[in-house]
Amino acid sequence: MITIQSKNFSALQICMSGQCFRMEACGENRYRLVAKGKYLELAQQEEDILFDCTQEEYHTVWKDYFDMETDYAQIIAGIDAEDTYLSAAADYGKGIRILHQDLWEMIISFLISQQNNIKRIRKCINQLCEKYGEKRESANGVSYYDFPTPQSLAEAQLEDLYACGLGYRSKYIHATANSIYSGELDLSALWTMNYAAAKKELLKLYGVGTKVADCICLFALHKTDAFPRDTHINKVLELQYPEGFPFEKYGKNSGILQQYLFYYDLEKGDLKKISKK
DNA sequence: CATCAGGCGAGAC
DNA sequence: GTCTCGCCTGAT
Repeated sequence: MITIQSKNFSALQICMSGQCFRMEACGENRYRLVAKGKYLELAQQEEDILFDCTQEEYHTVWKDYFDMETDYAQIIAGIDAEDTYLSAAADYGKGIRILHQDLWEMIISFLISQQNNIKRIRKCINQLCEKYGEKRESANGVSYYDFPTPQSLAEAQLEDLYACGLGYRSKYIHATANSIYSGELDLSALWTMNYAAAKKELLKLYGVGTKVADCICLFALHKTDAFPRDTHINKVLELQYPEGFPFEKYGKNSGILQQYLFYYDLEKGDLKKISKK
C-alpha cells in the first residue's frame, strides 16, 4: 500500500466521467479497477490517494495509467476567463484525468457505448468479461475477470454475443473483433499515427463512426485534440457555443475540456433525476 | 405506451 | 456530400 499526494485527482470523478467502465466504487472513498490485466484497489482522502500495490507497480503501471505526470490545474488555468460556462465545468470536474487505457478494450467498450447508457454499458462489458475473459486472482485474493482477448471475441458466436444483452451492437463487435484478430487492421500501427490518421484508420472498423473513433483516440491513444461529440456535447455546443467551440484557442487541450463539458452536463442531468424523487 | 441512452450503417437524393 | 430511418434493450 503506497500513498501518493496529488491535487486535481478525484477517483470518484474519474469513475463517474464515463471513460472507464471497469472502475467502480466499493465502499466509503474506496474504488476498484481492472485494467492492464491487473486488479487495483484505491482509497482517497482529499489529496492523499492510497494505491493498494507495490511501489514498483505504481511506477511502472498506474502512474502512466492515471496520467499522474500531467498538470491538469495548468490546463484549467489556460481557460479563457470570459468563458464562464467552461470555467464552471472545469472547476466542477477538476479531478478528472484522461486515462491511458487499452486500445483494444476501448474499441469494444465504445462500440457498446453507442445509443446506450453508462449503467447498461457497464453491465454489458461485465457480462463479456465473465463469459469470455480469463478469470484471475489478485495478490490479496480477490478474483476478477480480465477483458476478453481479440481472439476470444473473434471466435465467439454471434448469437452468444446477443445473449450478453449487447443488442444490435453484437454484429459490430463480431465483425470488428474479426478484423483485428485477422490482422486486417493492425492496431500497433495506430500508435505511430497522428490524430487524423488514426481516426481515419479506426473508421474502417464496422460499427465505428466518428464519435466512437474520437473516444478511442482520446481514451486509448491519448490524442487530446480529439473532441468526441455525443448528445450531451451537441446540446452544450448548441446552447453555449452557437458560434462554435474555440478549437483554435485550445488546440491539444480540446479533448480534455470536452471531458469537463461532458461530465458537467451528465451530472446535472443526474441531479435533476434525484431531485424529482 | 412513448422516449431516451456518450451512434451507426444503409439507402435515397 | 447530406439527410432520414431503423435498430437491441432496459429504465422512466
